[in-house]
Amino acid sequence: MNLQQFRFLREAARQKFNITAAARALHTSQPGISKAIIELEGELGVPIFARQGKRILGLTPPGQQILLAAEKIMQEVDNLKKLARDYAGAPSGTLRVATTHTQARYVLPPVVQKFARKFPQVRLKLLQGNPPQIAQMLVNGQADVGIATESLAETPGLACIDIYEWTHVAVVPPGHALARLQATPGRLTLKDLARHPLVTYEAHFAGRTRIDAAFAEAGIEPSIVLEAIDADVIKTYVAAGMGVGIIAGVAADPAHEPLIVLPCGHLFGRNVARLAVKQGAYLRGFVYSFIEMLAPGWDKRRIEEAFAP
Amino acid sequence: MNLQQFRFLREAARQKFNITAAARALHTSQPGISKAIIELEGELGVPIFARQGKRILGLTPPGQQILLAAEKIMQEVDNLKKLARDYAGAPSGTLRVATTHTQARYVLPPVVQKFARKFPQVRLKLLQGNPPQIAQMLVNGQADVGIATESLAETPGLACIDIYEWTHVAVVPPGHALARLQATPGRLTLKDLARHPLVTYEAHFAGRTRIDAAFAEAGIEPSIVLEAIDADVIKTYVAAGMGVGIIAGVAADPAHEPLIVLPCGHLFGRNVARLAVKQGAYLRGFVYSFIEMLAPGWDKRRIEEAFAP
DNA sequence: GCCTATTACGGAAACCGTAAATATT
DNA sequence: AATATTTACGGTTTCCGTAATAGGC
Repeated sequence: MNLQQFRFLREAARQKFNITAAARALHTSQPGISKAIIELEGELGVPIFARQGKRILGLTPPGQQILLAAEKIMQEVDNLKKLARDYAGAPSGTLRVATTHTQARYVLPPVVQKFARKFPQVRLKLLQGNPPQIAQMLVNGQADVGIATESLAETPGLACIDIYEWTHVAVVPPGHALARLQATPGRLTLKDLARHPLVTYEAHFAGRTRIDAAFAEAGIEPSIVLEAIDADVIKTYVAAGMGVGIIAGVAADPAHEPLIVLPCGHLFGRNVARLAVKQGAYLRGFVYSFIEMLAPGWDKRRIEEAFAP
Repeated sequence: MNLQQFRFLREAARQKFNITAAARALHTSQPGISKAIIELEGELGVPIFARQGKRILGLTPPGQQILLAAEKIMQEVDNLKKLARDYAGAPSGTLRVATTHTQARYVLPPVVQKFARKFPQVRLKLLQGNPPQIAQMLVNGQADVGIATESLAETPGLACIDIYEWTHVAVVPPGHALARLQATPGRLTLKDLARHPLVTYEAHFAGRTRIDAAFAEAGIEPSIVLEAIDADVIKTYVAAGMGVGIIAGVAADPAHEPLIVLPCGHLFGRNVARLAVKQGAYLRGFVYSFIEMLAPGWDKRRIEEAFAP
């Protein structure tokens, strides 16, 4: 029994029991993985993979439990490596932040700049994806922290803290019919919006859930003419006159925006942007620092408490 | 990095960083352990042992964390082995029960008999010790379940369930001055007892704590002339006229006892015998069966809930 | 001087990659 | 026929035990 076998087993499971794919992912040979797992089965005396001849269908019941144990072990090994690097020398390394466009474009820049100044030897990687992908990256250990409004709190195996609240805004070009509400945005209604073609986020993104829910509850079916991942694209099309945009408030600065910005908090409610890490993961010192910079008021002690199971 | 290194590290820590002792315990060579740990340090890039020349003093700060991770990993490996054996074939194996004399002599016999009938292929080992030793055996993985009244609930890293309540009794030879209270045992007082030399358990055993506490609270200092680990010894000396015995109620059956038995629940309160396992340990099927036999009313589901963190 | 940890060394075993064979769709 | 898994094989590396050396107390 050795760690290599656990690593192989974990990867094989992640690759849906395709050993060839696992070999590619781990930069090793396919027979090596096959043999290692067969040896593990031999040593334990139980089959792990349910096979039909040479086809692997999935896990046997004991195989499921063994995989679970293997994942725990590998997580501890990962933690061990990280903490060793933490103590080994200068805080060099890589901070991998999985996040959405909204955060990366409008929220993170000042934080990232500050972080880069404080930890010049830490490489920063921004991994963009939609919230479910972000959650998956955390679970798989491909990212250290994830930031998004959706998915994170609902994904088992992750630990979250709330960072900030935000609300949606509608954006229209100057001269648009709704522009007259600029002085009294509180009077904007769902019906007003539904009278125009809408441009907003794709499913899963930045509170899109809330938008759909609000219209559904009011029994109104808006016509969404364009869906995009990011507010920049949405604003571009709004400026081109394609319709009314609904975007996250953080993505629109009324002062510097050529478009008219109409707050919509009263229509779509409040959203909470959250930061998540994998439960049980060891966090290197600079990860705590990053979180502290992003969410003022959280220090290492409070963060640890929030992440404890 | 490999499991062997973790195994060696754990044992070295258990042996108070005496590598020679660890080698003996693991039936391997001392240079092997030394080298394995040095290699681990090299790979991680941090010292694990605080050394003064060639003397190992203890753990460095990162070493403490590494040891923690190593112990978690080894626990998972142990669990893996056990669950594999569980699925591998007939439920053969060994059930190691750490317990005190009181339990082994008066409580466990019927349970053990029943268990042996149901699982003829499981070898049973009764490991006797005092409660702190029992707790230690569980923590070290040298025993699967522990049963005792004291220590278990207070030891971190163990998970407990209550099995039964019991109270103390006083035993005196026929004709003793206190024998006249046999019809009205409720009138027995601490003062009555303190007027005679007492024979009871050693510290740490079977509710001795309670006995001392009760006398201390009443401001009475009893004269304890003899302390023993087990009720058999105590009863022997009581029969010989050395004094009044105070023992666990389960250890005295009034019907078959040559001695007079006087219940003392009103003097020393109630005690709870507990069963404990190591937190996070995998329990083989027959371990659950054993617990169910010992503590009727507990099924596998309830036990798992009680042991969950 | 005795005990303990580390270094040196050599044989055995394990590991891992290429190549071939075999099973599955 | 094409793809995927397992078996076969061989070179390299790692492992581990014995023997020797160095370092505390």
